Amino acid sequence: MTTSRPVTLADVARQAGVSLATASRALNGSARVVRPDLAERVCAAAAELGYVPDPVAQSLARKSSNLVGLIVHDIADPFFSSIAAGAMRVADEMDMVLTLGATGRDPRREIALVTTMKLQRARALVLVGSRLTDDPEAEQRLATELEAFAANGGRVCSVRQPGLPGDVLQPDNRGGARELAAALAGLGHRHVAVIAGPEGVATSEDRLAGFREGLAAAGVDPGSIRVHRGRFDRDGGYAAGAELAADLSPTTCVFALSDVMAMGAVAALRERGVSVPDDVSVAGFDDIPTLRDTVPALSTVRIPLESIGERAARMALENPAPEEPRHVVIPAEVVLRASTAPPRAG
Amino acid sequence: MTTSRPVTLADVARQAGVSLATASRALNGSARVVRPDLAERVCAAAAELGYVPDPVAQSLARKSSNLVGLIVHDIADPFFSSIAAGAMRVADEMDMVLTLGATGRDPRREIALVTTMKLQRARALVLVGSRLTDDPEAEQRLATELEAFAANGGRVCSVRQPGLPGDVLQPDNRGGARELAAALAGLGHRHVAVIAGPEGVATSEDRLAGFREGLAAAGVDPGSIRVHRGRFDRDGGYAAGAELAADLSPTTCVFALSDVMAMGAVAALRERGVSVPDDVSVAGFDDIPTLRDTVPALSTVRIPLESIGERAARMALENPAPEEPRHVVIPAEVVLRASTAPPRAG
DNA sequence: GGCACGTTGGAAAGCGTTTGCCCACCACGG
DNA sequence: CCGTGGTGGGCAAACGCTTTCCAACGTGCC
Repeated sequence: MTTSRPVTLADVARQAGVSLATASRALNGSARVVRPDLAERVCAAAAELGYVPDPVAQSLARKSSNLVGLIVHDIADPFFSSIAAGAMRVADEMDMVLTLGATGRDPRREIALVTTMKLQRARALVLVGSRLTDDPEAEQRLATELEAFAANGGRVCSVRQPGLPGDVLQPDNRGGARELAAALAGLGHRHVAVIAGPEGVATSEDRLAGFREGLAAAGVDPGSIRVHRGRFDRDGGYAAGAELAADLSPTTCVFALSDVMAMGAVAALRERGVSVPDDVSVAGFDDIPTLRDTVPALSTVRIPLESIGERAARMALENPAPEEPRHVVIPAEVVLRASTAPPRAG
Repeated sequence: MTTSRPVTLADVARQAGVSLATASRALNGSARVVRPDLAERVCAAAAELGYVPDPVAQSLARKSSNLVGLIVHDIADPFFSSIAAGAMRVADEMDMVLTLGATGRDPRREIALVTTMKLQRARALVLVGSRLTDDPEAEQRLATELEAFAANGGRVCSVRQPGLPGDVLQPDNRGGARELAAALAGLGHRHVAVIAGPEGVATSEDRLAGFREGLAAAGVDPGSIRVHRGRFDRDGGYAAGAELAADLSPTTCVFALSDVMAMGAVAALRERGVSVPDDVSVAGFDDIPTLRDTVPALSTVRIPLESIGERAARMALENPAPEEPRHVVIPAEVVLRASTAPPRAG
């Protein structure tokens, strides 16, 4: 067998005895209708020859590819990889190819990735991850770039705080943190420490604000809240946990603003002989899957990560596009597990 | 400002007063040399106009895109997402766009994904994840599809057992398991249970075989090894752990063939009142990052996941392609932590 | 029966690159 | 002075599709 050149649409058209235009219209949806008998002939020919359309050529001609871009901060972080799994599923259910970009939390890389996807003529973009409240300029540039993306026919759905063009899926960070605060106060905690991300990370700020509100509502003096800041990842949590362990009293409860931070914090506390929840309670936020199985199981605020990924992808890919950008808030649910307990008497 | 059509190569050529061909040769590497002064003019024009080449058009003309495909079983699994993070880094260091495919452990989806990436004219493919020893036919079809991919100029690097076209990066599953067995036997364990994946999952089989070898070498009766099989994920581990808990004696040590399985197993054991490592030791395999922080910290066999992702991507993207496909074995290293201890006296 | 109109097929012009081929030009050797 | 070979620019043909535009062919209406 000679190395066979791949079958092109021209081959199909010839075989079916019709023009290229007709073959194209018959095989790939088009506004134009072709007579049923012709359409039939074309399909038969395509099947017989084993024709498969060339996505690259289609992208060029249509000015739109079957790529959907997913942009996250760090794919190794379970928060993002869970969302990615959901988006993945939808993407290939819709026969789209998902591309992955990691920003490493650098706003400039984020913008660069959007540009790349614009050049690739991606059909849609799912943007996941907190913005920086203290870098409005970068946020503005990102918005501009997304506008450009949208102007080329791309759709956008971001999983983050509102403010960007396109649909927004926003976990209820503030509300969730508020409720968690209520729950912790309900357990009797009055001296709470918070392990937060760097100043300016919006997700972290929202959760912190909600938490403060909740505590205040429960009658806890907001001035008593100790806030430790660090990188918004496991190592940041670890560092903060170490600080805390060195000087714990009178803290009875630690709220880490994300599960991965909580994980690091717990590790640091434990290494220093502080027992959770006996000496101090710890709660996190996100409910990443792995922390359900740890000891003690982590109390947290549950966000349905995979389902967020799915919804985001679906919103971005859905046809037809809605006239108005949508803004949906994803409720967050407090789940208390073993890592929190009432403060030790005394 | 009128909505400006993007700048094309033709614009640049006109501005520089040269032909399309010359502009193309000057801007994008080509075998042909262009006179320095012309090249200079072209670059100046490009810079002035803000020209950016259209990757889709380039893909069509060159028959090769700047996509690199990463195919994994499940991106939410830390094993795969860690590898993905490494591959990601290399991809965008090389200005490639990484696409992500998830097979859900279905060999047919795996093949379909390869086909998709072939149609996309991906430059390279990184395939991660165990093959099925009991489905040689699917393996053959996959190999065929990869040949086709390679025939179109694509490069392949697989992180799995050898047997596929292209480079192979193979964690030393067998050797690692063997050494782990030695270490566990060294602790004094004589009655061991193994939590394995489904029959036919090559990674699982390799580790099991290595483990048996190691135990045999240490003088443990291979007949005494109890093997529980289940899905090769957290839930499979949990189910097996539950079975084990119901009927533990005389087992003093459990080896789960992956960390995520170990995680499930530990959870199940604990829920049933079996304490690790007091009642039974548990070890895993892979050393996924999250399990270093758990209590007890999991003894395991360390595989450098991110670095494997990096190396795989680099091998697949490296220029020029080696004449011979490469086969490199990644050493695995036993790391004993708190989840393993000598068996209880008596 | 003529005319306007709605349908539908086909020719061809894109889409934005790369590249095969021809040719002009120059340097050099005979 | 002419032939020869090497260098490098430009034309135009790919690459494989979509879509515009035109023409042909009914149909229905007056």
